[in-house]
Amino acid sequence: MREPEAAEPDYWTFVDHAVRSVSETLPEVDPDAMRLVMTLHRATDLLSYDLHARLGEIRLNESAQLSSTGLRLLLVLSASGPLELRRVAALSGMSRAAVSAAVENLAANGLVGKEPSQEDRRTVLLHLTPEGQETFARCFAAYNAGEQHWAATLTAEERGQLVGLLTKLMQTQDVQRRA
Amino acid sequence: MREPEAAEPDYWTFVDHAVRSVSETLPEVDPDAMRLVMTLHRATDLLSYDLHARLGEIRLNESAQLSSTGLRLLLVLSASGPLELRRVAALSGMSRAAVSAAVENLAANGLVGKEPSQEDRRTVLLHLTPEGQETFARCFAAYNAGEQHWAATLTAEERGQLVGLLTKLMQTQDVQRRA
DNA sequence: CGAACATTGTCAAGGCTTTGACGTTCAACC
DNA sequence: GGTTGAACGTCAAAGCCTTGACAATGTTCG
Repeated sequence: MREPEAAEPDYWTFVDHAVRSVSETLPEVDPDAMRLVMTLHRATDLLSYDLHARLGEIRLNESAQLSSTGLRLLLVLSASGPLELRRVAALSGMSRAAVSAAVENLAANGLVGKEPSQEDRRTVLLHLTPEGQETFARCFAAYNAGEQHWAATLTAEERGQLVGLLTKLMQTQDVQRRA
Repeated sequence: MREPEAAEPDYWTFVDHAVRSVSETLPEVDPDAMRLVMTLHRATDLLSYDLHARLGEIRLNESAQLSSTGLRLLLVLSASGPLELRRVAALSGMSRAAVSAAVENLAANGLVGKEPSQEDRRTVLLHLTPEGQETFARCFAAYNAGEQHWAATLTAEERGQLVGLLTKLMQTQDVQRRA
């Protein structure tokens, strides 16, 4: 994504500068809304980049690495038993095509199994193999260590507030997600 | 024309289910940290997807569309005058290669200009053309209308809190990363 | 029952990104 | 001054995701 010095002061300070500059030029722009969206984007970008980098050090086999989306799919399957591919896509927020491709990869490494459903012969049931379950446990624990590192900068109360505000922000919206 | 259907409930509800399920299975996982990161990801994903879709309806010419990153680069150049490509990359959070490719596109449409710097002949100075400035004003106003739609879900005080919490989350991390 | 329509998973095409390598240009230092 | 090292922008390769199309299967309803 960006160079190792992603935390360059400019990257974060730019939000203030941009909001000020744009709202001086364009009167119809709402500075508050702009700052909110921009801050949300930058925060998530930074966090994603860091956690992804930490995850990059986790190896599956000698040849394969567990990608960010791979871990997401494992999480979905671990949390909600065997599922049809369509459901996995909906829960993970990816398109069916993306899940299809990622599962191909995970199945080749023996982490997930695919079985044709007997009730509906169009669908495929995905489930975690014991090896997949074990791998998920190991990798997610490591991933969560990174999450804890970030979360530790806020107090428990602040974390609760942040989650609450984000949840409220989302709940009101009617968003048409991927097909 | 499709009637606005509520976001798939599963996508958002899954956070609760996953946090509960995982923390029951893996004792070393911190549920609070997991919920925080997961909520942040999902909120930003949803918001990005929606704003990107709204932006998709904005046309540059008959042939070209303004991409999400195109708008970001225009914003950087509009807010902070002419800049070297390297600086644009740092401010926008993209790699130099990505900026290079995107600028190629914008320059072909006459929105930004490239001029070799006279002080340092390795660098290229990027600047907005008058047409680029005009296009940015029009497109960003439309984009911000979407941002306002989202921001309106929260009160002014809540928006301030959210920005403050996100900023704190990041700032502390910056310090750690730089050390 | 049969016909029209919807849904599922997959494939192909295209877009966007990152990393690593390269030639060019500048900076530092003996 | 000349050599060594660094930085800039670009290119090629690879990865990941999306959309749109498709065959196969289910569903609805006249």
